[in-house]
Amino acid sequence: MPRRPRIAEADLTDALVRVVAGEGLDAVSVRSVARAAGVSAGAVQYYFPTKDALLHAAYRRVIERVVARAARLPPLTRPRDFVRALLLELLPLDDEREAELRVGLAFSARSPFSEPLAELYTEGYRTLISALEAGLRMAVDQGVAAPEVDPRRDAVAAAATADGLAWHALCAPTALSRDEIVRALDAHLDRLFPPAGEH
Amino acid sequence: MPRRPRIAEADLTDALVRVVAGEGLDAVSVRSVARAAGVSAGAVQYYFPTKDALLHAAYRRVIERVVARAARLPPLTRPRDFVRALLLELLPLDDEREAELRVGLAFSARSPFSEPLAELYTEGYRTLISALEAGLRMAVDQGVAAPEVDPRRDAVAAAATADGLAWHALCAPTALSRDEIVRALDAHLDRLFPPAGEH
DNA sequence: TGGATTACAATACGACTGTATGAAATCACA
DNA sequence: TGTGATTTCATACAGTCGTATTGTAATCCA
Repeated sequence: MPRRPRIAEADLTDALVRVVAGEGLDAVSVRSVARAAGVSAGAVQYYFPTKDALLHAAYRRVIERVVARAARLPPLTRPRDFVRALLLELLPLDDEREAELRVGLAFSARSPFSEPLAELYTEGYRTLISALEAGLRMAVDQGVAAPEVDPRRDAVAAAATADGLAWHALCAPTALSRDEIVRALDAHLDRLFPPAGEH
Repeated sequence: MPRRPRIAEADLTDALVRVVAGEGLDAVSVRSVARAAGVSAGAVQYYFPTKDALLHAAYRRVIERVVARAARLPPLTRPRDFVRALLLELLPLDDEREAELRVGLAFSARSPFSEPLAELYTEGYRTLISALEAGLRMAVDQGVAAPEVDPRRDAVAAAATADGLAWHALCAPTALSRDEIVRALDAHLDRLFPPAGEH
């Protein structure tokens, strides 16, 4: 067959992500990924010698995609808008991000039992917290933040709120609508960035 | 062997939970659970005809244990103390709850792909939200809550914050200490229940 | 005391798993 | 137009999976 490859590694990691989004991480096997990519199982082995290598590459790619989308956000203008845009990216507000979050949740649930997965997760987490912290620090400097805001601590809390809302909306969709999670997030933001006059 | 059973169903579900806590949900097989329970695989089949039945029973048991521990909390005195105690139960502040949370996270990550698991999760979620909402409503009635508190909406947000902190601490333990998640949670509580005088 | 029943254990079976191996196919280049 | 390197496929293998079936020991009821 061609000396120039017909398939790229990204085709395989993307196929894995599709399998996870559709049927869960348990449905991932070398053969199911190969089928989703439209190639043979041997081709998958050629690019990824072990299943773990494929798994880690796919997880890395998911994280990269999220980071890339965050980097594509409009420039940091008003701190509140920036922080809000960042956090909204974490919520399953459309079907595409819902699928992506299912993948992220599946991987992260496996992280506590896999050192490599845990490292990938931690790196992504640190990136998120840093961005939020920068936004909050800028808000404090501009005097538009609530008086008792601590950028680091409140970045941790805000990230947890958004991710927690996403988690709950994903796992209990009949108990929590998309509108509700946005309202809950905005309530949190209103306390970090007092809307009217405050204290 | 004895007509009086040597093992109970709970022995098997508990064994499954131990396997999940130690090696993850993927490590769960009829045989691994049997080994953890110290019985034969046949015995497991005798009590649970399918693996799914065993899985669901174990998940149910995990939820029951959490609900039972919440019900054992000291009576609802000051709303803030009640809500705080409820939310602290969700955090991995000791090794026992950390293990339990790993189990809960593993199950919930599978919920979006399994209707029965999703129903169990949703039921537990509704219970939690109801309890938090009651606490917040009482705070509003007593006038100890921040002025803009909406019990339902803020119950959703507070539950998300606590669960999100737990999630992050579990998956990125090197980036987030136990002290930090408590501080972040308390910051959130301070905004729901203003400590000094407010507005 | 003797079946009938309960509570397991042991085994068997087909499907699927990850991975190793070797052959086949295709391109770049001489 | 071969030739050799690279890419892909096909197959094989040992192991594990869930589950069905069968066997057996202990107990209760009569």
